[in-house]
Amino acid sequence: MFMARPISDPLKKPSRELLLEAATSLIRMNGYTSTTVDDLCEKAGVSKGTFFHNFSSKEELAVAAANRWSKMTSEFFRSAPYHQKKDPLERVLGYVRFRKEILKGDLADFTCLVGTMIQEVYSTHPEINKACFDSVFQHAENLEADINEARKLYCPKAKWTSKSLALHTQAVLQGSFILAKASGDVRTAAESVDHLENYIELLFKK
Amino acid sequence: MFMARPISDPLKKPSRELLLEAATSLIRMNGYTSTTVDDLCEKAGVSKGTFFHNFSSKEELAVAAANRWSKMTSEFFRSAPYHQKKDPLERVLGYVRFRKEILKGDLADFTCLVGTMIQEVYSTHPEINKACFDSVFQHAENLEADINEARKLYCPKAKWTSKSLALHTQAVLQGSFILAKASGDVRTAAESVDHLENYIELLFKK
DNA sequence: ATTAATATACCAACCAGTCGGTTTAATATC
DNA sequence: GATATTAAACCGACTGGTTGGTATATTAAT
Repeated sequence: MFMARPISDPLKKPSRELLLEAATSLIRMNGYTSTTVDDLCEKAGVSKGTFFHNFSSKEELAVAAANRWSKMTSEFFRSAPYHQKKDPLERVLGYVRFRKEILKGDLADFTCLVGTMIQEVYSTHPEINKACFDSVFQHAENLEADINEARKLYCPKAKWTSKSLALHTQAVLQGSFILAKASGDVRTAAESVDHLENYIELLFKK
Repeated sequence: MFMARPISDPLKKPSRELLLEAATSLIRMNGYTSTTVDDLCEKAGVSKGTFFHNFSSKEELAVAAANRWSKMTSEFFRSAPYHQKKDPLERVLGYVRFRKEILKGDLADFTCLVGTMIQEVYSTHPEINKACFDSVFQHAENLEADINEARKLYCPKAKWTSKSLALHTQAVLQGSFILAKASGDVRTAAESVDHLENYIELLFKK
């Protein structure tokens, strides 16, 4: 006997969500190209028919996963404790310290989905690249707002721009992930973020 | 008529070298997984038989390409003008400024081969990952020596270690490449390296 | 003559995507 | 309240093309 659809269970997540979760996990571990549609289906516990019912192509899934990543991370950082601070400089430093704190456990648990994908797709999959670009640069813009407030407050005559510093933090984080992957050691990443924190403190030192 | 091998030409590079050059170029552009053996053969102007005569597998080629990358880059930076300076701090700052200067032209011309590969292979191809790790961390060790001299000379009591700062520079560079790929804009990378230069100047300021 | 380098044809496994059909659930009809 | 209709979700076998790698033959160099 054959059951095309499991018995209705309100607790069970929809297949689309299961596939996006599988994509996030597998792509963070193995990259976009070497993650196959079959891998994704198996991880999500879903058939290939379901995959292509929800996404017209593997590329479209990657775009959807990147967009979901944007939503989840912006929600995650917006609700983080440091984000409540009154002093904008405390929010900026709180962000950096928070990013350091969450460097724990398995590599695929703190690594960036979109940063991982960019390397593979920037020249071959413009749609995926666009979604990844949006994710990183919008995240940086959120940070830029806090940096700009702090800059106006503490060092309005500084030579550097808030935007360039916000992007610099992202570069440090993305780069530290690469070093962590290469060495298999989280501490490598944490020490780089320490330098970033130190830099920002020096920039705002009176 | 059929020529299995072209007439000997002392000017022509050996096939092995042609394949390694092709690998460097193609992997920097499209990543390891989506670069196929056929692509490599076509780019190198060589047949598949030649490929597997020179390398036992695609993986072995990647390892060889990473090792070749180590040699070429260490040679490149050792012979760069900044490396002649007497003052170790000038060598360190010269390195950073030099890295900024060479951020020109096409992305695949200044991007890092091993940094690109790490993201894809760290969990699936330990041998490639090891070669990439060696490349990045040995390069950092060269820089670490200069940083350490400068540190002894100008700020022996500093809290940070020479090693962590050397690795931080690599993180910034790797991360800036990701931002450049995402945005398609070299300036994004250059501005991040500017911040790195500024940081090092602040660290060594009396 | 032996060996190193090269070429082409070929293979089995794999991959993204298709297809025909089943099941469930909601709505319309009686 | 029972039944017919419809749409959405789902399944897994299949397909055409691709991929890493092999087999075998040919030529160049020593």
